[in-house]
Amino acid sequence: MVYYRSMATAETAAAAGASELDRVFGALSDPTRRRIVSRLSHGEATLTELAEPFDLTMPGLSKHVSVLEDAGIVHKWRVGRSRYCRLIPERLQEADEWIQTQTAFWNQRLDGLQNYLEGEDQ
Amino acid sequence: MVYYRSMATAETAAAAGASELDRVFGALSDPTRRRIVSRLSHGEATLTELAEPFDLTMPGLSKHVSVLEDAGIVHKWRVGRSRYCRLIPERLQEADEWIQTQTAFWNQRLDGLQNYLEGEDQ
DNA sequence: GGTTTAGTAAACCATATGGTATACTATCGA
DNA sequence: TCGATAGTATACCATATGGTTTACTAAACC
Repeated sequence: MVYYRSMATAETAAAAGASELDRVFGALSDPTRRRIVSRLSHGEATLTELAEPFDLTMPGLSKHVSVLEDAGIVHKWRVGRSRYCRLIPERLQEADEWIQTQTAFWNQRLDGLQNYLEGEDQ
Repeated sequence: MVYYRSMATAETAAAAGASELDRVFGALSDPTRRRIVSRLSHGEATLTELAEPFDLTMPGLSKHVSVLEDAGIVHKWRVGRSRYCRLIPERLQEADEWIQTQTAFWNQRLDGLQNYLEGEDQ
């Protein structure tokens, strides 16, 4: 089941120099943007709906959403004069996998160390 | 069907300064620091060992490691005139869990939508 | 003791970031 | 058509960031 395609934002963002993971982690490093992601994880929303819980001007909110869009975390489209947003989980999952890979290596190494200390490795 | 409610979750805890997740995600948003984490996921290293693959001055490398340290991702200690670093996986796993929570909510919602479309929900 | 090695501290620079205000475009409703 | 609504564009500001160079401290080696 395909929920979206094409991702025009990924191309424009790639031209800007920073890598995909740079932008994803960078986007998540701001608490306002994490709250936006949290909100969107529960369903689509317009920009004004997103702005509501924040003490932020519309241009400010709009810029945050653009950062999420450039990171490929959020897809935005137009309905009348409103802009709707929804989450794109794939990029988030790539970031997730990167972290898991690192911690897996580390834990594997610790397991090896423990085996060694227990003499099971010799 | 209600897709979300309120979301005053962990944000109240992050009242002052940069929160833990801010620093963890911010630390991972730089490619040099991700390479350092990758290196450390395979085992401890001194700062000079860490610096070796990079085209970076020592002060530059040292500052990157400090960022990882402030984020709680890396522990640093002294042996003679060397500084050793090792990974602290716990903070990384917290970041991991945050992402998983968001994508889980989203996928859950999509499952609900699919059930609805297949008529299993009525 | 003197020199090299490992790293930190401080000052500095260019650019990025998060925020604002103001002006603008486009759509909806009366 | 006219005004309100939804959002973008642009310009601007203060601070943060990634990087440098130049000192400096502390341990190791001869």
